[in-house]
Amino acid sequence: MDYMGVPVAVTYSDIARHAGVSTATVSRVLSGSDPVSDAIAARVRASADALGYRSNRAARALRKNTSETIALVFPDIEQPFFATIARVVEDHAARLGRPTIVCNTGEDLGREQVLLDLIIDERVAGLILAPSDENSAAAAAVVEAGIPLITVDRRFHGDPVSSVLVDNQAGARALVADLLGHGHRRIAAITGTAAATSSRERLAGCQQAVAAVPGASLLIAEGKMRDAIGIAATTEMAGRLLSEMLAGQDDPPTAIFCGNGIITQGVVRALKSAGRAIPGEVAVAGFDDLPMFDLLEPPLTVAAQPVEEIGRIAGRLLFQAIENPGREPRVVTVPPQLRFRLSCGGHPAAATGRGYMHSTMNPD
Amino acid sequence: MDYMGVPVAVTYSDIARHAGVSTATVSRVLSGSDPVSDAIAARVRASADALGYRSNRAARALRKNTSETIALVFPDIEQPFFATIARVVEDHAARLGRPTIVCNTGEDLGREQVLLDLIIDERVAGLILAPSDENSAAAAAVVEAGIPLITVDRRFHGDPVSSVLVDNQAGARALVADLLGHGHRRIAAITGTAAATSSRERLAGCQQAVAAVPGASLLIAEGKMRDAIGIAATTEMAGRLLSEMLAGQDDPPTAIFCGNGIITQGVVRALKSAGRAIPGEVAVAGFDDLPMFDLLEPPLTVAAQPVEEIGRIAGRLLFQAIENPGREPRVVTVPPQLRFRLSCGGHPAAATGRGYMHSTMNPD
DNA sequence: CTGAAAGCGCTTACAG
DNA sequence: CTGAAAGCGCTTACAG
Repeated sequence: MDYMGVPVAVTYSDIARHAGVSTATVSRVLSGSDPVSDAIAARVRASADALGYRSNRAARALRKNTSETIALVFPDIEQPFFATIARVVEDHAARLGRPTIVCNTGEDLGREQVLLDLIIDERVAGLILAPSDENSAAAAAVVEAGIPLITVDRRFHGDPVSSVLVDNQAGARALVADLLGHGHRRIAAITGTAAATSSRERLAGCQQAVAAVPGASLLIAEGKMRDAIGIAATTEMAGRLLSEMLAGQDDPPTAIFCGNGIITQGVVRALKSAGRAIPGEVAVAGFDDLPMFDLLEPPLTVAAQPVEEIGRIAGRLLFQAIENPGREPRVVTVPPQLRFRLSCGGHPAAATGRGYMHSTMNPD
Repeated sequence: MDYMGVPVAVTYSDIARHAGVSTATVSRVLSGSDPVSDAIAARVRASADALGYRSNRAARALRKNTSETIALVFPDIEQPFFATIARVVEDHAARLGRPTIVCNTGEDLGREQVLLDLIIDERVAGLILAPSDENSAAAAAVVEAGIPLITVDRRFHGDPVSSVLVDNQAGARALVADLLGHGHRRIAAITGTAAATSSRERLAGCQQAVAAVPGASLLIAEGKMRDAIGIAATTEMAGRLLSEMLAGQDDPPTAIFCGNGIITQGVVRALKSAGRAIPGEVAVAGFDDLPMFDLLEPPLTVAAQPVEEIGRIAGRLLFQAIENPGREPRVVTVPPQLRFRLSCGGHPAAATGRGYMHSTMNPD
C-alpha cells in the first residue's frame, strides 16, 4: 500500500475494515490460531490479498514473547562439518517458515557469551550449539531463558539437554589400533582445543588403543583453535604442530592421528611439502572425510562422520523440543564410518579397491 | 527477574521506577539515541544492571520498523565459496551487534522467492544476495521494500545495486587460452546453471579464447544445479556430464574447463575413477581453488577467487548502505588469481615448483 | 536535558 | 464463532 508514493504497511485493522470484521478475526484467520467460519475466513483472505498484506514478524514476536527464528552457534561455519549441518538444518527450518540465524564463535568463550546473549535477546525459538566449553555459562543462560537447546558434536554439562554426538572414542581407538597393527609404536595425536568434549574423547580413544599395546606411546599436540580462525589458519597451525613434533623428538613419531578433517589436511600438506612419504615415512589417519581425501596420493584413512544425518537428527530434535517443551532430553550417538585407505600403511581390502570403504565400525 | 519462580521480563518501566526517571530517559540512555546528563545516565545503567535488564529486540524492531538483523541468501552455503563469505560477513556483523540470517536457495527461483519474502517480513536491515536469476522479481521486491541490497558473485538487472563481482570472463579466457596453448583444440566447458550471470560470463570467456584460435571448438554442458543440491550431488552431476561428453562424441574433447570448484572436483573424480590420465588423456582447468587442489596428482590449474576479500568488500558495502541509504550503488570487480599447475598440461614455471602460483592476471 | 503520552502491529483472555 | 479492548516493550515527536 502506498500513500503519496511512500510505502505504508497494511495492517490487520486495514484488512478488518476492508472485510468488515474485527482485528481479532483477522488474526485468527491469518495465523490459523482459532477456528473461523469458512465464509468469513475466505473474505479475510481475499481482503488481505487485495490490500497486499505482509506480515510483521517483529510485532508477532513482541506479542508472543518468542520469535520463530532458530539459531545455530558453531565454532566455524566455514568448516565442512558445520557448513553441512547448517545447510541441512536451514533447509528444514525454511520449510517450516522459520529463518535461521548462524553465528561463529571461533572457539572463543567470550565471543560465545556475547553471541548467546544476542540470541537470548532475540528470543529465538530454539538453538543448536556446539559449545566451546562443556561448562559454558552462556549455554546455561540459554536453558534458563527457556530456549530449547540441542548440542551437536560436543557435550554440555549443565542441565541435561538433547545432543547429537558421534562415538568419538570408538572411532579414534579403531584408527589408532590400525596404525599399531601396521607396526607403528610411536604415535602422535594432533587435535583441536581440548575444551571441546569431542577432542578429549578422541584423545581418550587414542590412549586406549595405545595402552593395549606394550611398548607403544602417544605424543599429544593440542591446537589452540582460538588462534586459528578459518580453514587456512587451522591448516597452517596443524602443519606447524606437526613440524615441531617431527623435529623436536629424538625418536620422532612414525604415525599421526589427526583430530579432525582440517587438521588432517594441514598435516598432509606439511608432509608433502617436506617431501615425507606417506605412509612410508609417516602414516596418517584422521577424523572426518573431506570430499577429496580419497583422491589424494595416497588416499587417506579416516573415520567419517555421518554429517548430513547428524544435521537431520539435530533439526528433528530441535523442532520436537520447540513443539513440545516438556519433552525429555535425548542424547543420540551415531557411529563413525571407518574408511581404511592407503595412508595408514595399506590395508588388504583398501589396496585392491574400495573394500572396507563403507564398513561402519571395527569390532575391536 | 523472577516472580514465584517464573521468570518475568524486566522492562524500561521497571528501570524507570527504580532510577526515578521516565521510560523516555531510560530509552535514551540504553539505546544511546540522545544525550542524557552523566549523573542520570549512570543511575539508569546501575538500575538496569541491578534488575538484570535484557533488551527486547522484537519490541525495538516493531517500533523502529526495522530489525538490526542482516540476511545472506546464497544458492548453497555448503559450498566453500559461499561458506567463506558467510563466515567473513557474519564476523563483521557480530562485531556490530547484528545477528545474521543465512538461507539456501538451492538455485531454485521459487525457494528464493519464498525466502526473500520471509526476509522482507523480517524487515532486515540489509541483504547480501547471490541471485539465482538476474531478473529475480523477489530481489526487486527487496529493493522496493527499501532494504539495502548487495549482490555477490552475480549481477542483478533491476534497479542499480551495489555488487561485488569477479572478472569471470578474463579468468575463463586465460584458462582456456592456456589449454589452447598446450595444443588442445576440442575444449569442453562444464558449468553451473546459465541463469547465474557468473556462469554465462565464464562461458563467454571460453568462447572468446576459442574464437581466437582457428580450428578450435567449444562443447558446452550446463549443469542444472537445481537438481543437485549439496556438494555430493553437484560433484556427481559434474561427473555424469563429463562421461556423457567423453562417450557421446565421435571426436571427444581433450581438455575440460570447469565452471566452479565443485564441478572441477566432480570432473577430476570421474576422470580418476575412469582411469583417464590428467593431463595426458584429458587436461583440466577450472574456476575456484579448493584447499586440496594443489595436493592432488596432478595439482590443478585454476582461476582462484579472492573469496575472503569478496566477503570483506560485500560486508563493508552493506554496512555503508545501511548507515547511509542515499549512497550511490557501487560495483566492485576483483581479478581472479591464475594458478597454473600441472593439470592443464604442464607449465614451465609450475613444473619446477610454485612459480605462477600467485600471478594475478594473464596479460592476454 | 527530561517527561507524559501516543502508538508501532500484532494476540489473547474475556464476554457474548 | 466473533468482537471490543487491553497490552507486549520499546521509541519518538512534542512540550517544557
